[in-house]
Order: sequence, then C-alpha cells, then structure tokens
Amino acid sequence: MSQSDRELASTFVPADIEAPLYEKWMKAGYFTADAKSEKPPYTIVIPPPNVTGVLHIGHALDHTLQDALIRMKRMKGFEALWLPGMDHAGIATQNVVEKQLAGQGKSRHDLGREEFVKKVWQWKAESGGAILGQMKRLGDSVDWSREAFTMDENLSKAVLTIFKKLYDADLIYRAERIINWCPRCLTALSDIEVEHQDIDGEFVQITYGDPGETQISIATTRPETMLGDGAVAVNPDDPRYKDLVGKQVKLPYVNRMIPIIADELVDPEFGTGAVKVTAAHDPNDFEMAMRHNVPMVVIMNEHGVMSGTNTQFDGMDRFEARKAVVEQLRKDGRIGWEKRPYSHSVGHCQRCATIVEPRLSLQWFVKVAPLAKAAADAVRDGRVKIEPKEMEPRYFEWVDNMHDWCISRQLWWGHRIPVWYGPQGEVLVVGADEKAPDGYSQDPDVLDTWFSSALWPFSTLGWPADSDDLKKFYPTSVLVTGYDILFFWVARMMLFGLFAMDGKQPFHTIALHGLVRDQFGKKMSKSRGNTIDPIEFMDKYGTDALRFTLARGANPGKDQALAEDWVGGSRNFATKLWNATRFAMMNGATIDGELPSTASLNGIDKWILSRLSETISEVDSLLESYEFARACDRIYHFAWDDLCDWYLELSKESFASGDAKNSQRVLGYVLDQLLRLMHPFMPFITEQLWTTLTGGESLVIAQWPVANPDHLDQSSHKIIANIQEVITEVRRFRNDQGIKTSAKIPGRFVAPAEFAPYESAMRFVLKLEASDFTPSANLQIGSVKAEFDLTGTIDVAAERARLTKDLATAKKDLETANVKLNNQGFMAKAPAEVVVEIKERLAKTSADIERITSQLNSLPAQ
RNA sequence: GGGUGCUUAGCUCAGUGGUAGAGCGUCUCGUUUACACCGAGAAUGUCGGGGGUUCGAAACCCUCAGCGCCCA
Repeated sequence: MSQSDRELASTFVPADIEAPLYEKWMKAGYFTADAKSEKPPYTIVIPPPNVTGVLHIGHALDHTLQDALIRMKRMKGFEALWLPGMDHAGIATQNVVEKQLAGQGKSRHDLGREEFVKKVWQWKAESGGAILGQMKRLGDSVDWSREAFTMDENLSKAVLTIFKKLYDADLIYRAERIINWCPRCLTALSDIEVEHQDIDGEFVQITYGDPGETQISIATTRPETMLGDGAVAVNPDDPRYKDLVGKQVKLPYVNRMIPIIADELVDPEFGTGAVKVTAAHDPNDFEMAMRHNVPMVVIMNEHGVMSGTNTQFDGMDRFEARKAVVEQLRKDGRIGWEKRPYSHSVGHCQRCATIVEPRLSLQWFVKVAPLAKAAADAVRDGRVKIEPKEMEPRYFEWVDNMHDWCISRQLWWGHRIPVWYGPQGEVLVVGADEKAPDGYSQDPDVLDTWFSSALWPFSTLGWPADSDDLKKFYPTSVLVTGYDILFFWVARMMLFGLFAMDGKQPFHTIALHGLVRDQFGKKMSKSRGNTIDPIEFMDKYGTDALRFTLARGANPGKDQALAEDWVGGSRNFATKLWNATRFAMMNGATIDGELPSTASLNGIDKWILSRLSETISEVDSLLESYEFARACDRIYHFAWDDLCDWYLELSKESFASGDAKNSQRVLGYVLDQLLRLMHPFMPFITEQLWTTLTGGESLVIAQWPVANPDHLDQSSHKIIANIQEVITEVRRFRNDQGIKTSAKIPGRFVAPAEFAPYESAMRFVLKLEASDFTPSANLQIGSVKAEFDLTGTIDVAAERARLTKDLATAKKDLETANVKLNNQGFMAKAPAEVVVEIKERLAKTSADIERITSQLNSLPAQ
C-alpha cells in the first residue's frame, strides 16, 4: 500500500485505535519471549498484584515505567521478557471469600478446610484477576504465555523446595515467641504487616501491693494486662526503688506475689519509673522476662477476650476489660493520676485495621541474620544497584536490623507449611516430590504470602527445575517498584534469591519510583475521597495521555502529584502529534530512500536533524538511567517546540512552493525517528501514526533510533537561534502595536548575507509582504534590522513602553556584567571562558542600550 | 528515639558553582490553508530564616524553623 492510500482520521480518538492495536500485537506474538534466542536477554518480573486487586493509579505508574523500559529494550534488539502474574494474597483473599460466606450466614468452619479452599479457587476463577484485563488497556507488553500465580503448581513446588533448603540449613525454626496477633483475622502477622498509628489512649498510675505490705506504683497504657503481670521492673540505677528490688509485691485481684526486678530497659523518666512486666503480651516485657525468668501468663484467648485469669474480668473483650479494670482499681483507691487522652503509637493489622495484640505463641520463623547479611553485602559491593542511590540508606537500615521473620499464618488460603508431626512428636519437613510417612499429620498453618512472592524472580522462570527460561532470563535485569514495598517484597527477594540461587542476585538493578498523590500532593485514600481511577482517565483522555503524564512526573524515587488537567495536557500533546503527522503527510513527507547529503540541505533542515540527534542521545541515556521525567520533558519540547512551532512553521513556505524534496524527506525522517523514540511512553498513538506514515509493520519490533553524530551542526543552531530571536521580537512589536496576527503588512529585513536564505521563510511566518515602501518603523534585533510600513502612525505610547522596558532590562544586565568585570577577584580567579562570556554580554548590552536610547529619542514627542 | 527526604512563580515540581526554568493556571490579542485539544504575546520568584565557604551560592557547609515519609 502506498502512502497516498493510507490516511489518518482528521481527529485523534484514542478509543478507536487502542483495543485493535493491542489485539494486533497479541496476535503477532510480539510480547512472547524466546528462551532459545541468540539475542541478549532483558528481563523484568512484574510486581505481582493481589489476585483480589483492581488496577489503581499506582499500578498504572509502575506498569508505565516497566513497559517503557521493556519496549525500549525490545526495540534495541534484546530478547525482552516482561513476566506477568499475580499473588494469592493470603489474608486479603481469604477475607473476601469469608465475607461472601458471611453474606450467606456461614463461616469457613461450616465448610471445613478443604471445601473452603475449593471455594477460594472457585472465586479466583470467577472474579479474581480483574487487573489482568486492565493491564491490556494500559498497553502492557507482557508475555501472557508465561503468566504466573503464586499458588501454581510449579511455584508451590518452589515454596516446598526452599522451605526444606532453609530448614536443612538451620534457617527455619519453630519457637514460642511474642508475635503480632490479629484478633479479627485470627492469625499471626509479621512485623511489616503491622502499621503503627498514634491513637488517643490512656496512661494511668496504679499501685500494687496492699497497705502495710510492700507497695509500688507503676504506670501503664494497658491497665487490663495487669492481670498477666509476672513482675514489676525498675531501672537498676534508680535510687527511688533501690530498696524495693528483690522484694515481692502482691498483684491485686489475682493475688499473686510477683518480684520487683531491675533491668536496664526501664526508662526511669517514663511514668513512675516502674513498669509492669507482662511477658506474654508485650515484646519488651518478653525480653525482660527471658532475662529474669519471669513467668509468662497468657490472659486472653485468640479473639482478644480475657480468659483464664480467674477474676470477674474473664469473658470481657480486652477494651471492655480495660475500662472495668480501671474502674475497679479506682474504687479500690489504687489509681494515682490518670492521663486521658494520652497519645501513643499502637500497631494495627494492615489488612483489617484491628488493633494488633502482641501475643505469646508457637510459630515458625526464618532466621534472617545470615540471609540479611548477604542481601546487604550484595548492595554494598555493587552487585545490585539501587536507583536512585539516595534510597540505599533505607534499605540498609532495614536489612541491617531485621528481626526474625514470623512466617506461619493461621489461615487456610496459602501454601501449607510442609512440616509433618509424627506420633512420637517427630518433626519432619516434607519437600517437593516427597511423602510423609503414615500416621504423620501436617502442620495446619500456611506460610506468609511474602514467603512465596520472595521467590518470584526465579520461581516464575521454572525454578527449582534448571529450565531454559531460568538459564536465559535469570538474573533479571531490573526490578521496578514503589519504594513503599522495598521492605515487604524487595528485601525478601534479595534474601531468598541469593540463598536459593547460590549467591546469584535476583536482579541487577532495583529502580524505585514514588507514589502517586493527588493534585495538591496529598496522599490518596478512600476516606479522603481523593483517589483517582486510572480507567476513568484512560476513557476520557486515552491511555497514551495517562501514561505520558505519569512518566513525565516520575522523578526517581520521588512522589508525584497528579491532576486531571495535566492528563488533559498530555492528551493535547497527543493530538498535536497527530495533527503534525497529518500535516506532514499532506505536505508529502517521504520515508523512502536515503536522506539527502547534509551539504545539500538548507539550514532549517540541518537544524532539525541536529536537534533530533541531540534529543535521541539525551532521551536514550536518560531512559537508561531511569530518568523518566526528564526523558519525557526532552521529547515533549523537541516535538512541540522545535518540530511543530519552529521547524514546521519555518518550512511551510517551502512546502507551499512545491519544491521541497529535501525537506519532505527530512520531515519524514524526523517524524519516523521521533515516533520510535516516543513509542515506549505512548505506544498506541505512535503505532498508529508510524504505520500510517511509513507503511511499516509495527513500531513494537522497529529499531530504536540511534543518534547520528554527523547530523550535529552547531552553525545551524546559531543561525536558527538568531532567526527565532528576530521572529519573537517582531511578533512582540506587532503585538504591542496591536497588529493582528493574520494581518499582512509591508516589511523587509536589512541583514547580513547569512540571513538571505531564510528571509522569505521569516517573512512568511511574520506575515510581512515584500513591496516597495518607505519604512515608517523599524526594529534592530542583533545584526538584523526589520523595516515596516505601518502606513502612517505607529502607537507611540506602546512603542515607548516597549523600548523603556527593554532599556531597563539591558541596563540591569549591563550593571551585572560591570560588577563582575570590575571585581578583581573575579578577573583573577574566574575561568577564562566565563570572563569572555561576561565581556561579550557587556558588549551586547552596551550596544543594545545605545540603540534603544536612540530609538526612544527618535520617537515623536507625545 | 533512629533513619531519611522536602521547603524555588498562584498550584505541582525540575534545576548539584557562572544573567532563575517547565507543566497547569492567570491576563491580552487572534479562527493565518495541521491543530481552538490551537497560535502569538505578557505578567508572576530578596529560590523558608540566619550565618559561613567562594571572585561568584537556589546549589556546598553550619544553624534555626516548618512540613513529610519510613522504622522502633
């Protein structure tokens, strides 16, 4: 099909092109990577969204950046694999299905474990993974043939394999520890699944011991837990309590005698300087209890209801009990002061916001110290780079101080812990392809979801098998994700990746981006009502506009604000590009054959080729260093300012003349290259424009542009800069004089010979007619004089105002330059080229001042 | 308490030693044969305060103030 048969619609309607183009790409199999390929690999694994999730604006950003990288690398000739998939999201998914059951008045226990898990799978089949379809709308060039799910057979096998490997290396153990317990989800949580928030609580002073016996006053924010106290602790250096240490004091209501112990952990400044030690319900207390052999008394059941204290408080919810205990204490005259509200930090369940109960219980843990050390070293010695580098301290802060990781969850949805207990209390880890002996029963708990997602970079590639994919695509190239899951996920992949793959890091680079916030920079949340639905914006402005806006805001590691107006602005940009391409095609832009030799080109053509070359190398290197915002900025200004506002305007005259073969070829070339350069960010519109312009098969598999150093041409930059200055000044003059943009006026230039080739183009742009006239006004811009016939008078006041302003600016510049040149220190120490520059500036401003002054003097008096 | 970042035009943000920038918004003018989702022009900043280093600081150092995030 020849170019004349291909046409662009007169307006750009994103909805008309997006879905068909994505279909085309899928059918062509462009996104499917080949493990047998000779090309160098480039791999990104997607941060797996929750199976319960829908696409939010954060995904849109994350995916836009990954897709930009993958598309660029694919165009560069890499075997690019972007591997998609989802996470089974233990608690979140179980909650969804339990809620459904609750709607029918049932609980998971009514179904039983097996039936319930079946139900979850059924839910997944019917309503899980809504996000996958939405990824297609975003244009994600992921390899759907490799889509993975953390509960897939092979990924589950990877879980069993690593569990056994860790266990055999003594890196997994079972112990009774204080863990974070969610009384609503009824499961243990790891530290990072707990969110700390300040709440208005209370702080009360309570006296233990009866009058006449040993007495001591403690202060606490959790009075109800006094029933489980095993000791009272004071600082060993606190003189107030010196005599009491070692004595016993009677705990009210439970009437147990508990020791008063001394421990460094106690802050004498805090409260009364004496604290209660409730070993089974507080991590710090647990530590002290271990040191002093204090008994650990559990006083609540798994629902957070008081139990086993043998007091009147048994059966009360923990918060109810808090009130009741305080009331009773008050009645008994045991309360000193009470501070209420007392703001302090309290842990909440990340999934359901319930206040977490620290609780002594038997759980499985990963011993992280050696793993974390390896993970830290890999970054310290540069095997893994974190971009931007400023994020490294955060990473080290975490991996250097990581606590052992509680991995057991009292849930049904997830990978069941592969530990079997024998009739004599034997403990056996049953790996992949192994079977537990008869009479053994499996641990009922499942593993933390992050346990399986920590394996993602290699379990998705076929590990533990030594698969072709693993050989070709591991280690992955870059991990692109928000800094908010650096600890949840990224650090854990480092831990497990290095361990499982014998020290081979899971990725070469970790590229972190920020969060998307609302237009005022405020965090988005449902309660604030300021969330943005990416689908809505795609419907309204097109996917390319949304992607470009997000990429343009993506400074490494920094949050970005997003406003609807800005997406509209990107849509305008897309339309601009559409129209520029239409214009180019109408004017016979060609893509066939060699570019004409540089020597045969006019300065305008040389200039745009030079600018293109600069832009290509800048965008390329910015993209390679994850500077998405700056890359987009370069593209935007090249396309809109250089190409549309200047090149096309300055070339219109020659296109109209019908004799513009060279320029037609140059324009075709520039657009062809620009569309390639933009494709990673705006895949749909560029594909549509490029295939229409060039007749090529697809930009997805087209070659990435390479800057041509032969096109760099400084002299054309100089002349075009001068021309731009002349045009801008004349426009300003016309504007100040109230001459309509469309009005043609007689005008000409008196200029050095180097401007001669451009004079007609300049006159065309400025609507100046060449004719014989006696100038009634003129402007001097550098070495160029513009003369006009304004048929009589000019607006003297306007002209005086304009010149006066110019004069002020010039005088100020002159002053600045003079100050510098009169400064001996500057003359002595500043680099020569800076001195020359200032001297040139001085000369120019002096000339300007002289010229403007004389022009002002020659204006008729008012 | 530990870590970390920010404070630049009305808003959101770039800008790591040499005359302050962008997008959006604002004002004026304009339908000129790609585009009004457009074009042309304009206005707007003692770069948080104070001190220091330097010939020269928005940038480097110190300090104060305010805001934010992560962790405990």
